[in-house]
Amino acid sequence: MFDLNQLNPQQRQAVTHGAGPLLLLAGAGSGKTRVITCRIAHLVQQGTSPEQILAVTFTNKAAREMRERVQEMTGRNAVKGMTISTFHSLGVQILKSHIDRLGFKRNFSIYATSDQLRLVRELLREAGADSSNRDAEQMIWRISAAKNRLIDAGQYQPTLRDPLSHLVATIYPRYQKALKAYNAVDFDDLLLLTVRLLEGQSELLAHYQQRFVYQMVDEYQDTNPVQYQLLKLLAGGHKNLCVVGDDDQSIYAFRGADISNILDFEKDFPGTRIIKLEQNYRSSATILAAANQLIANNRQRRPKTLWTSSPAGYAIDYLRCEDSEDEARQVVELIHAETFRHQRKFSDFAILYRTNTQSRAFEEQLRYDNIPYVLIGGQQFFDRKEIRDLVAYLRTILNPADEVNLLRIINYPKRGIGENSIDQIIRRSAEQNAGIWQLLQQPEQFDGIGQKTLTAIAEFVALIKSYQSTFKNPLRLLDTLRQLLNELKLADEIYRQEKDPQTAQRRIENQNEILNSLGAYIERNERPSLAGFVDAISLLDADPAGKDDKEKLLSGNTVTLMSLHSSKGLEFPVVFLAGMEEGFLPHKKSLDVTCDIDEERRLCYVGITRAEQRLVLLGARQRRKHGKLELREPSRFLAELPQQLLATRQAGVPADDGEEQQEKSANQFFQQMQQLLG
DNA sequence: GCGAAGGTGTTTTTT
DNA sequence: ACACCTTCGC
Repeated sequence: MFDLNQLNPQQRQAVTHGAGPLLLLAGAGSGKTRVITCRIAHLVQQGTSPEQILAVTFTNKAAREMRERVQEMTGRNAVKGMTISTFHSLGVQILKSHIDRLGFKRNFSIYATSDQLRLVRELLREAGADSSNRDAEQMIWRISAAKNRLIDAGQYQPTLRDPLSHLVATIYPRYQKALKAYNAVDFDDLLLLTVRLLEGQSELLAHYQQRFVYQMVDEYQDTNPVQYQLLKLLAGGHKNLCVVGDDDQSIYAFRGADISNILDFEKDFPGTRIIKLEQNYRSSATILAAANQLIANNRQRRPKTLWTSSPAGYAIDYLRCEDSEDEARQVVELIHAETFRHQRKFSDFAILYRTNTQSRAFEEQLRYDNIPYVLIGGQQFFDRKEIRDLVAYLRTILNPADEVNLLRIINYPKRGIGENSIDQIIRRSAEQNAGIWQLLQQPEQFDGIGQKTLTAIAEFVALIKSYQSTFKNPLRLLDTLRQLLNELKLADEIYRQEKDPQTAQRRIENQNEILNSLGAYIERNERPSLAGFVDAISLLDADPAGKDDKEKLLSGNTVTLMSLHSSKGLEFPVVFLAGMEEGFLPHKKSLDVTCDIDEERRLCYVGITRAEQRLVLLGARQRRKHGKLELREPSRFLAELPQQLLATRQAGVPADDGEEQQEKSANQFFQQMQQLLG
């Protein structure tokens, strides 16, 4: 099991706290994951049945890790019964069993951003509005924000002085109507619909309230109103809600996270016990002092002071670099030096940045120096076009009412159903108020469509129907998917489209990787099904690792590149925090629009507190933007750090300028020579 | 119905 | 600088 004596007094109090609401204010590196997992193990040890335990996290990775760590303490069987999942997969789980009460069918599709984008652009076109990608993105963003704040399509109120909100008021209800017609929900619906379902079905709510006797929430500072409402509903029975968080690490206001959820917790749950975890076990005293002094500049916060018994360690480096390439070069040089001097592994290093696009320069330099790395975030595996195309087939097979995905593949690969025909089908569908899939079954009723196209439509319908039946056999899932890949000849299509044979090869390998992904899913699940697989990958947040990446992961020895947001909850011996410039950190958008400098400071705080032994801050003097050089100012946060702990250096002059300089001096030399001779 | 050329905007963070 | 989308021409 585990030893209570290995915990400090506050940790022990938290672990052994029994019934009643508990707020755990856990500073960075204070062992909060350990406390949650130990608390779960302790509850089981005290006789709580695993089925009665609910633990909610924000990312799949966090859920997976929690599950693993609890399993180490309680054994496999106990963990199996527990509900340890993300908010979103909890929503899926509840909706999969009960969504029919909201008028959806249980085989609903889950729309990711690209599906939403297709749908909203279509709706904008129909509404006669600008259907550019940018406006569609704005719409999705606004609808998402509304859903996060528990505002349904019918309740949405446009604001007078906000022109875009009027368009939202038109599109949002139509969007919702379309989703329902397609038997689809988006990410935010997974939470909002779950809340509405439980609110409307008291006996269902009572069932879940009785079932989950103890509820635990990690990263509580990041909950938004829907998530909070869901928690209030689920915990409303036993009120044994234990939330763990750190207001100083609240960095998701942009997706509706409400910091007052943690600041005002005891108002909603009277009698809350508050325990602070302030001892940091992660960072050197120097790094911690810098973090403390930085975050002290924030106004609204629960006062706390992290302390450590660790020695001071290294000074914090600040390297003022010339440009992006120089910044990358400095990082790689330091990685070389550190691996050599201190026998560090590549996995000891993390490179953190504010925006995903900053990764490019580092990737190039690391590749040039043959240093293995993994890139977290950015373009996700399941967001890549070739993957989405294949998944669109699976979604259509499962739920042909899902017209976004149906239309995506109806002529991909090209089978002779052209735009004109598709337009006509869509028009007919609107006129007769009938689903497209339904219309496709009787193609003879289309008068304006040629015989060739009609045959193609019939073949397409037959294809989908045939796979609908073969995919029903759970024992032949892999074979059937392999057969589908072969039959579609998607590889040929990719070769035709892609000019560069190497990228074509990569994309095909990506597509084949789905087979491995399905294989892994089948191994993990007792009752595998195509629907289960598609749901699982719809919720995935991480790249399942391509072929190259897999070898790296096996060796486990790679440098990690990721955004500051993705870095929360992780730790590394050496952290490079790149782009310490005005405009990046704090980000330009936060200055122009939201004016929330505090959140940017928290983001910086999160970055600093990832470091165990050595922290290197970097910034560039100039950067290329849209192809043009732009001068950059050092981040204001640098001035908020204790200067005596900071070792500032000008990094080397880049090779370009060096050559220019050399050329100039050479020219001068030759001119002088000529004067002398002349 | 399909490919080529030009024009546009692109870069905040995520489930 | 580049990728993506739209438009145009066949």
